[in-house]
Amino acid sequence: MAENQPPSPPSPSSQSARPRIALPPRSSMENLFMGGPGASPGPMTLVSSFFAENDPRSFSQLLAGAMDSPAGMPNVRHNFLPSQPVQQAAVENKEDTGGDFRFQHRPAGLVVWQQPGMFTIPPGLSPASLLDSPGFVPPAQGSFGMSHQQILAQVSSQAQTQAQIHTQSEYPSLSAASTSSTSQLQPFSSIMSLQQQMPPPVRDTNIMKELSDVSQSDQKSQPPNFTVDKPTDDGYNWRKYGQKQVKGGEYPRSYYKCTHPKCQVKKKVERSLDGQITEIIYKGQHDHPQSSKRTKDAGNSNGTVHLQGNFDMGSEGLTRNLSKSGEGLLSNKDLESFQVTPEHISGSSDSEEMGETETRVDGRDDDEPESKRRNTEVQTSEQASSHRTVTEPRIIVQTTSEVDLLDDGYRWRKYGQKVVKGNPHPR
DNA sequence: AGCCTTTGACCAGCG
DNA sequence: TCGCTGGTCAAAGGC
Repeated sequence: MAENQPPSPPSPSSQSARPRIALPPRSSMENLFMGGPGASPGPMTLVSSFFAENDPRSFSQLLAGAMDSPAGMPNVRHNFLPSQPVQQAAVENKEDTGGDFRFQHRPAGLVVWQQPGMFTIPPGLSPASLLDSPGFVPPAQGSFGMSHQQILAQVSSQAQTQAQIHTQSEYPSLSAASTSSTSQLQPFSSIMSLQQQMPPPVRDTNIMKELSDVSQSDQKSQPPNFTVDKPTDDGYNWRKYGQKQVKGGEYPRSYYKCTHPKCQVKKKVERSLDGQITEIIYKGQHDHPQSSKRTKDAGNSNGTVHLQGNFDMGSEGLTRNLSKSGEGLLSNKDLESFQVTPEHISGSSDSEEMGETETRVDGRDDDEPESKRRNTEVQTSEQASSHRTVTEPRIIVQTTSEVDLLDDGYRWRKYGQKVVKGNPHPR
């Protein structure tokens, strides 16, 4: 509860506002597939890097740019912010893809939770499956499918009415910041805000259409926030088997198991008292297709759009989650100001020792087992908060090895490394 | 009736 | 060995 989370920033909890993604270890085969050492970070990392290092503008601004582009909206066949400097990394990829850095459409199963405070890519994500997915077009075909930027742009497109209102209007400084470290947090802020405001996602194969439809109609009528009863609707059915108040955690942690027979996938969900999901941690890998049975709130009754994909992370399974770790109770504004940055792309490899892998997006380093993390949460929080504001959550894509291998289903080429001041891990 | 949630108790790992 | 903590179990109740 709040008993151990002093509200005054910078506090340890302030760091918790920074979401992170810790990717699970990759199997040897996957390493081979992905090219092993030298492989570059995953999409989140890359996207984040785009904004953080190559573009001084806020993510909202970038999103606005995407919106302004005739091809940038629901239509998936366009480059995200093609004319902007943040595309440098994309250009890098172009070298490999032979041209357009884009998706034909989103990979099946790629999920961007539209639930409050959550941005999740579900477990079961793997390079191979993603590459095989219809949404991915091999470089040889001259296309790279829909880029992450595009996904973000699409998400943002539906979020424009809300994200702009909540993120930019209420927190104009956030989008205005461009040179400070906080500006690096900006890129995902709109998305996060959006997601936090969004109802449960709806899986579909025509996300673009939904994005378009929603962005054009339903979006404006969407309530800024809502409470969800289900932790997620990621296409799987979950049964809650426990709940506990974790020490140091602001919110109770719920434990879910996949209800599919023989499926051992579990997830932990932390939810604020107002129903906002603040953290989700997946464990394991679904060895079954997503259930056709949809949860009650799975529908897009609210016009919510989500991106969903099915990734197979391989032998170790994958968990990905993005959430806002809150400090104290998260208000709507807190969620709206939720920002994500590419910082802290670390090469910690502790998770490689784990039989299960976790991925999370929250404000903590997550490359350590739970037991270890207990001892380091406060420390890392303090470290992070020392150079970051409270309302600057980030997406941290952490690889499980020193070579920045990310099981995000994409192939990345590392084009640089740098030690960032205040960050113990090279970027 | 079946499934899910709740919740206290129990178990295991760690320092 | 003990206490702390996170994770899990399982009975009870609800939907």
